[in-house]
Amino acid sequence: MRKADVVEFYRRLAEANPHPETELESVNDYTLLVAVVLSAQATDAGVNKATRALFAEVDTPQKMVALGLEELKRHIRTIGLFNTKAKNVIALSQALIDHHGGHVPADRDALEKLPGVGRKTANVVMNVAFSAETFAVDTHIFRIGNRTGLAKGRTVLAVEKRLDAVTPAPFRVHAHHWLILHGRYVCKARKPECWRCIVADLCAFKPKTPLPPAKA
DNA sequence: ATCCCGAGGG
DNA sequence: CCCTCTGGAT
Repeated sequence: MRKADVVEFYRRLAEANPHPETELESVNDYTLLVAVVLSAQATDAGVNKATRALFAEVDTPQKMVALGLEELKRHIRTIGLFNTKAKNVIALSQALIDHHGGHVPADRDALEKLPGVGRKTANVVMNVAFSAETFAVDTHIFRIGNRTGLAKGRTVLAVEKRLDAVTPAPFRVHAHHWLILHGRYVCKARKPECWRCIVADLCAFKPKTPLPPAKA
């Protein structure tokens, strides 16, 4: 994608959504971290449904360790991969107590050392909790980057580096959420709704059926 | 490359 | 039935 088109691409997403935010619910940095860990290969709506009751009782790593593995599993049973996630959340909470004074570190390398926290999760926490200019490449952003031509790459890391290289300063902080929300509601994996996409003319992807279904 | 793994939509 | 959802560890 040409530089001028990249700027126009972001400019329109920014105009349509001036203050984008995560749709994951949380009450502090710690619960945000837990919510992001739980959101792997799961919808944020599904995560919110489970964490609403959980975070009302448990909003610190100390309380999570006290809750225990089996009780945590009971809370998040409806989320995919819950067995692994429950173990990671308990271990991660203990690590925060042991090595970070019970607080979420504002450091990407420290975050990545926590159980269940990889580069993508660390980038999300850095962006949301600390307003860092990180590009967390999830399933949506990987798809949009390659589909539109904004940031192509064979791996998520390659797409992340392309985004870092092509995204102008004014858009860097919010780029993550603009792309996520665009992918979730318009540029969907199965049926991208190009007929109502505000950046369709800048996009490399040209659908065979650019018009909406007749009944819709 | 493979495993983990439930809910929601088509 | 199938695919997708803000992945990480081995």
